[in-house]
Amino acid sequence: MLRLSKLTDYATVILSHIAKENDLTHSAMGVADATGIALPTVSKILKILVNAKVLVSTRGIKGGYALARAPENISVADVISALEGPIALTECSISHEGCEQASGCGISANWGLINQAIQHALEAVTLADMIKPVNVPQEFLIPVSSLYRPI
Amino acid sequence: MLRLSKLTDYATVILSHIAKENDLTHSAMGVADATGIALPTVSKILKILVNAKVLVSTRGIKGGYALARAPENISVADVISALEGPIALTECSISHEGCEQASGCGISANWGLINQAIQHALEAVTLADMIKPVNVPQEFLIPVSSLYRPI
DNA sequence: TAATTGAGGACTATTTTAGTCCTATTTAGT
DNA sequence: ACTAAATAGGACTAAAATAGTCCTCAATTA
Repeated sequence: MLRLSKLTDYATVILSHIAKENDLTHSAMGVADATGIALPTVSKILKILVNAKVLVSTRGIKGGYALARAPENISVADVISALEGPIALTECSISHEGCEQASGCGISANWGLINQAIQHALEAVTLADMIKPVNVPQEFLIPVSSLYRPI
Repeated sequence: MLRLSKLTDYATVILSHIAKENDLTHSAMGVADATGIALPTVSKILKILVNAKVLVSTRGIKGGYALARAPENISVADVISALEGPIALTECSISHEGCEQASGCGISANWGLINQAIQHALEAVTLADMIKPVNVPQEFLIPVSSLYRPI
């Protein structure tokens, strides 16, 4: 289904919640209450996001989490790669070991292009966008096919 | 990692192989030999692709598989949705049951837009493209962010 | 009618993912 | 100092999805 993991899905919900009150620091428990996601899971996700430098944390009795930068500068791609690693649809986009297709695999380069297209799409959408209401788009053009012009 | 399943990956390899010799019919065993993928697995994938109407099959002693239409008319999106179902990054893009986020989830609509962007990117690339050598793109613009204009 | 090939489904094993819990460490307040 | 509240980090378990195999039936051609 080409789907994200549940944790990534949760992460966007959690980050949206935090972004809406960007001036406060949010404790794991507070986030769990507000989102309805179980505390241990929330905690796990928050830690991952700190490691990925999407959030910053402060310890101690008045501690908590906050965005590491403005919502406009946190992309959906950032969130996805934090939770799931590099955005790569196929294994061979990452490493080629053991891949010896008989007919010389020109496919991998093509997957590279597709990956790029998706990566760019995900980088173009930020947390700031996610917490805004949506408009119906008037134009919706993705000129990927033009990349494949005859040589 | 936002990755496709191995079966989908295999499917593109298999289809590329068939597309390169589009005039012949290919037996499961022949495909297995040519691609190095185990026969039962190849067989499973071929059957799925027939059900999805990407391939057509003929039974009997001279039977085998062939593309259901020209390589130009089979998109990567077709292959992915055949193997993995509808292209939807998040659960709530498909159904909303049980999703009661406290703060009223405006996120789902945004995911819808992202899904569309990716869907279009994947529809723009065909099997014919995949078996062609790749060019380095000169332009690579995806105007997704323009969809999020202020209301 | 025998040989070859696909259809369909059941089943098992493996891997990945989700989720929980425990033990440090840090900080603020008293 | 001490205590309470909060994060850090990792280990562990359980559940679900995926991959892979196998068996029986149906169709076609020589």
